[in-house]
Amino acid sequence: MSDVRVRFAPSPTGTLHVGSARTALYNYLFARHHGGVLVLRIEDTDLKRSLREHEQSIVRDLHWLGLQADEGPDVGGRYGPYRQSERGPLYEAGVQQLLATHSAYHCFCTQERLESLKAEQLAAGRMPKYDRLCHHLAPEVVEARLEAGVPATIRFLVPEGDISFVDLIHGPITFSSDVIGDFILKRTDGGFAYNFAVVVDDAGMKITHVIRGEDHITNTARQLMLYAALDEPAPRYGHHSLIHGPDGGKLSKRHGATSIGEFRDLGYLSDAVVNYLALLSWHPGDEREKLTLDEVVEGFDMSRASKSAAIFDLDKLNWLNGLYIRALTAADLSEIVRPYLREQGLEFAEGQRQVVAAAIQANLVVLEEAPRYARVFSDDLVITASTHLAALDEPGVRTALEAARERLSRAEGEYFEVDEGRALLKDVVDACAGQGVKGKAIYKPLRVALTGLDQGPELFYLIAGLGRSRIVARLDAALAYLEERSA
RNA sequence: GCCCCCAUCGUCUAGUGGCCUAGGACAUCGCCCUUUCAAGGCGACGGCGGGGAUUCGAAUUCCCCUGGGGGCACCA
Repeated sequence: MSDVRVRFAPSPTGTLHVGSARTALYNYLFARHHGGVLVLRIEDTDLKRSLREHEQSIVRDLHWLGLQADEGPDVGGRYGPYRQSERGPLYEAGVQQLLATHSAYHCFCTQERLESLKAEQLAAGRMPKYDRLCHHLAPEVVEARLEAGVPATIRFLVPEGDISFVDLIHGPITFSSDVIGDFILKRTDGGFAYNFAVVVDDAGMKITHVIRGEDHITNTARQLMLYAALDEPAPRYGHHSLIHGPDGGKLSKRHGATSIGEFRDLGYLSDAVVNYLALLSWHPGDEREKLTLDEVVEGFDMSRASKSAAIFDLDKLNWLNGLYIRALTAADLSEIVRPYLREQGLEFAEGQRQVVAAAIQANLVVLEEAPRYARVFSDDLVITASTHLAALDEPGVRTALEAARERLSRAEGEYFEVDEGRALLKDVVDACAGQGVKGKAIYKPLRVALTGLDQGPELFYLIAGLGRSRIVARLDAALAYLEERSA
């Protein structure tokens, strides 16, 4: 095992979003590809918005995707605790260290002053930046105010000079430090700021590579300064592009499903979702499109990750999902699809299930659509004397239906294998041919008689999966209808 | 406003100075298969944002412009 250690650090303020899922995936891929370790860290420094149930749903979604971490609050590890809310003493020690080395100072400025300062600077066309008023306070003054209980924050004293690093995806990036104001390390409420907590955690957890979204790119400068001030070795950074909605803007709810849980509920397969997410701004170097997680791990290389933002393309995800659904065996599909059918009140018999699954397999884009296609096989189906029944008004139809009834009613058993269905259909067609009836007097009328619809599964699936008694009943009903018409 | 990142078909992308008449996939359209719908097969449509510079030669290198995105918090 190499010494590569990466982390996925979601904040539990909501469910797992596709964007975060991709960050998790990239970390997972990087870790596995290099034989390293993936740690899951919960960034719940914002107690007000962080919920334990969100943490649990994130962990569950990660598992569903197959992206298990090697260390984390759910599995433990040597570098815990893995929740920021439980790491307070570590942050406090860090702050004390920075205070002792004069890399940090207390600040007593009120929110009001900070806000007006910011407004002033913005109006003057400058970048908002703290003016270091409190940095110039005499030590006795600071001591006295602290003693008196004046609310204080602790700020980092941003050092002079440019700060640059080589991003794993973007290459060299440089920031001028005078564009960065003295940021807060510890809030008046005693909580620690994200940029600081992250550094203490990444250093403490021996993270070697930080792989995250591009929205963190400017944070990197701050974090690098902190590593230097803390005298800790800095990790390497890789910032992947963000996912946008079809309109080019930030991906949001108005673009449809955006959380992993929603995709799962709609009936996307985890393999398809992972495959799609991997392909979004990454490619294997050849022309493969359908890849297993292991194959992606094998070929994964940060330098092949695209620098530009990718638009979430539901059409392509749908295509991939269909591909994965079609790759399933009928037995597996029939089980996977069961809850979706049951939800719509569709329950199929033992011998029926697999035929039904096989019959609808090619139609499915998403599992949620299963009931719509499977309904013809159930008693839910109501055949009315609609326009479709007009298809029965063809010469020879009566003969065909009678032949079908005759042949099918004496078949052995209730449900049949697909191949038996095929053979049965052939028998019927042959029988019809024997009586001079063929072609359009058979296929469509038979379909309409059996389903009341002019489209649906292949006839042999219908014969195999409908059930002999249902077939006979529906045929009888159609025959009765014909009787009525001719009377 | 300031800082940072990005820029090839509608979308995801290949492309690292001549193999490019810019390749693949999704979507779209057409044909084939199929006595239905799909699936599948074949094909078509469709792109290097603009301007300079370097070079014998630029999608590929450099500069400017434009456009898009991100950041500038006592959020993460």
